[in-house]
Amino acid sequence: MEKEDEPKPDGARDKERPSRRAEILEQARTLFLDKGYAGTSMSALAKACGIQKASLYHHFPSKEALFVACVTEGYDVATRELRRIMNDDELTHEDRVRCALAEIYKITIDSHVGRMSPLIAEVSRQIPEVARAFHDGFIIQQHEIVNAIIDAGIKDGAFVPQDRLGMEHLIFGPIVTLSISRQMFTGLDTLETVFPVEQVRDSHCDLILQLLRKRP
Amino acid sequence: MEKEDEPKPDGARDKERPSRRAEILEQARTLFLDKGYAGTSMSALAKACGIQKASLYHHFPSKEALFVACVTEGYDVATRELRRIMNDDELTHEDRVRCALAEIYKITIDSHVGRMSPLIAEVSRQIPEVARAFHDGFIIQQHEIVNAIIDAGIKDGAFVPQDRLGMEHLIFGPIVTLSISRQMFTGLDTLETVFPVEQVRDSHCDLILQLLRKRP
DNA sequence: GTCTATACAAGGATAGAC
DNA sequence: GTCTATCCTTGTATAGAC
Repeated sequence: MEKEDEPKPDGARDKERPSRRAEILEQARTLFLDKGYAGTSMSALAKACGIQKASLYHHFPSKEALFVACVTEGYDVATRELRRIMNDDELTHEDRVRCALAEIYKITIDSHVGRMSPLIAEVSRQIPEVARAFHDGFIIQQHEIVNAIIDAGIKDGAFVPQDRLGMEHLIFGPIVTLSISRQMFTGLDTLETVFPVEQVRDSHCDLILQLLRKRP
Repeated sequence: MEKEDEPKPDGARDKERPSRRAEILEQARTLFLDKGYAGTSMSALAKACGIQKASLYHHFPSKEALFVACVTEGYDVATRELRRIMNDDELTHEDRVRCALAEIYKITIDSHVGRMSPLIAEVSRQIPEVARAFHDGFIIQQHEIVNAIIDAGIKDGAFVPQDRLGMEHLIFGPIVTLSISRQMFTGLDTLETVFPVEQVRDSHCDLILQLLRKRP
């Protein structure tokens, strides 16, 4: 159990060109998302990168280490915009909810990180550390930001308090499920009618705000 | 002594002895859910069944066919209770929603069929027919039943109409996500505090009914 | 850092005895 | 219907030349 990670790039200076390692990770993420962990071979990854299989082992000591790197890197970038929205004092509380939801839809459906749930489920027993990293580094971050946005609205009297746990699941549940459904049912002709992103998002947002708004 | 010439039940409707084939499917479902499709080998399955690998091929022509059988069989049983609730005229509309939600939580979190989403996502591109079967035979069935329950409530003036697509996602989203989260984060010590089934279910149900109930 | 070549295990699937 | 034995492919990973 020895860690053999490359030194992390602190700034712009690199003792090693980021190109190759970064490209391997990029291709790996795409393949893992498409074929699953066990379904992705190092040969297929090498071919996707245009190099030989053995060369992969110069950058990563094992397939498992490579996968861990895929899953644990890049969370900060994913939630950066969300943090900005949370602190944007020029937005009303309702608009902050709308913008945050739109951003979470974007992250969860479009980004590699957001689409990793089925992948994590596949390997969670085999490589428990990826579940922990995904949970602490990604899931919890998002939940905390959304909670902060709602708390601010309650504090200012714009929102009515609701059960916290239920609201979290009501907000994130439909988004995660939509993302996974779209992965499950890629290729079905009914995909865009049963799982259309914009339409679900807008309707979802309206219903959430119905619950948060003060009523006479 | 080992002759299994069972006295065939007259006029019975058993197309085939359930014993061996059924046991293989049962073990396969457990292994596929635990290790994924590519991560489950025919050798491991044979060992779990206590037979030799070659014997599996007497019952199923290939691993893929075996998997398809795992995914396509058993939907009727899963949604039977849900159908009963829909038609139970002794329940109020609110109670029908409560019972239906409780049943969907049970199906989605406890049953093999309900926990298959990550698995379907893994193989959907490789074996498209399983996605179709899962969608038509399971997902759509549940949605239609829930829609019927809500429609009945609207018709009787107990519920206020809400956007249909949004409500579907608001109802199923948190349940599916909870199921997958519990699969992803099995083993995390915070599992029961962040993803507790009963608590989420009750809170979820209350919020849904807030949206459906008529307000002054 | 990347290559060719290779070690060695495990994968899916088949043949044929019983 | 289950077994043993086997085929061939693919898997991860390593050795060593350049």
